[in-house]
Amino acid sequence: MQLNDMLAYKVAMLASDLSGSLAKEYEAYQLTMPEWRVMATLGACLEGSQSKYKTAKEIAHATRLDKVQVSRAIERLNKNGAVIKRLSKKDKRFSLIALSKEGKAMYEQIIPRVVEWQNKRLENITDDEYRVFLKVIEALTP
Amino acid sequence: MQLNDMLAYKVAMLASDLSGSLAKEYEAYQLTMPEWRVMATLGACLEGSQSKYKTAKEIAHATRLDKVQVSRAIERLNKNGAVIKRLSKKDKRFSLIALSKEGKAMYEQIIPRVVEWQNKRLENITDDEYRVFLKVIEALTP
DNA sequence: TGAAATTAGTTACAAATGAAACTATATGAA
DNA sequence: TTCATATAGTTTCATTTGTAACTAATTTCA
Repeated sequence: MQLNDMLAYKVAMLASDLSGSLAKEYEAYQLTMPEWRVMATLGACLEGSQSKYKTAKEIAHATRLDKVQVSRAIERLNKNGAVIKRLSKKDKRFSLIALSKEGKAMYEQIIPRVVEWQNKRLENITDDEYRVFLKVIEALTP
Repeated sequence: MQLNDMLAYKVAMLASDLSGSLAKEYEAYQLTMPEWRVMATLGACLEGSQSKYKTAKEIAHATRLDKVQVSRAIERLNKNGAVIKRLSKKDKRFSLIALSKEGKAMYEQIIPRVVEWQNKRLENITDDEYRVFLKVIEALTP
């Protein structure tokens, strides 16, 4: 059995390649991966009817980053003005985070680049193949 | 667009889950992931007709680890007696690495566990689906 | 109540990582 | 031959990362 035949290795290689390649799209905005994921989470929730505020805990859950990484990402984004942060009045342990005006503008510049990047990556793959791919990912994730 | 819809994110999640889960199989042998990959590479080459020795450079290429990581993994494996290492006589810059008797025994204990782990992971996936999955991975990797 | 346990988020510290400098060897052109 | 360049692998050092300890706020239940 070669390393190349191993599922975990194959997927790790793909993940590292995709991450690295996608990173180029948001690194242009001086964002690290955790920072981008936080922004993506905050940006996505602007679209629905839900509150634009999320707690660090909710962000950690959505991004699957641990709370330390989220805390650091928020700290930097806040320092750079991309997000705003205030304490919840109901429970002062929680801080409520949202994209600032500037953060939202940045998010709206990045999202089309990400979509385009993704479409380009998928251009040689048929819809059926992609559907099966997603289904297998689903099945492999417990 | 939710983070969950993003290809790179999905694959990164899957990779991290698979790696973590597989790691349990070789961590029982006090191996780190780079160490396991080095051993897997050395073990696989025992089966063919090729030399059982590989240079650090070849190992780095096969595992996609960088040379520093490979150097450190080899150092530890060597210290623990799992691999042997000698200088190439033709070119003393190269060191030739192979599994020791003990290393080979360890490799042969781990491989069936890895195979079983992988089969279990794939048990809800049909051969056809898996074929498509691998094809898509192939197509996504440049 | 009020002391013990829980929770959100931050800080501090230690381990892992990776880029760049370094050592030793080999190659190649002048 | 000799000096510049290239290569394999190691070491150094600064950054990143994650774990565990911590602070502040809240909840629980005796």
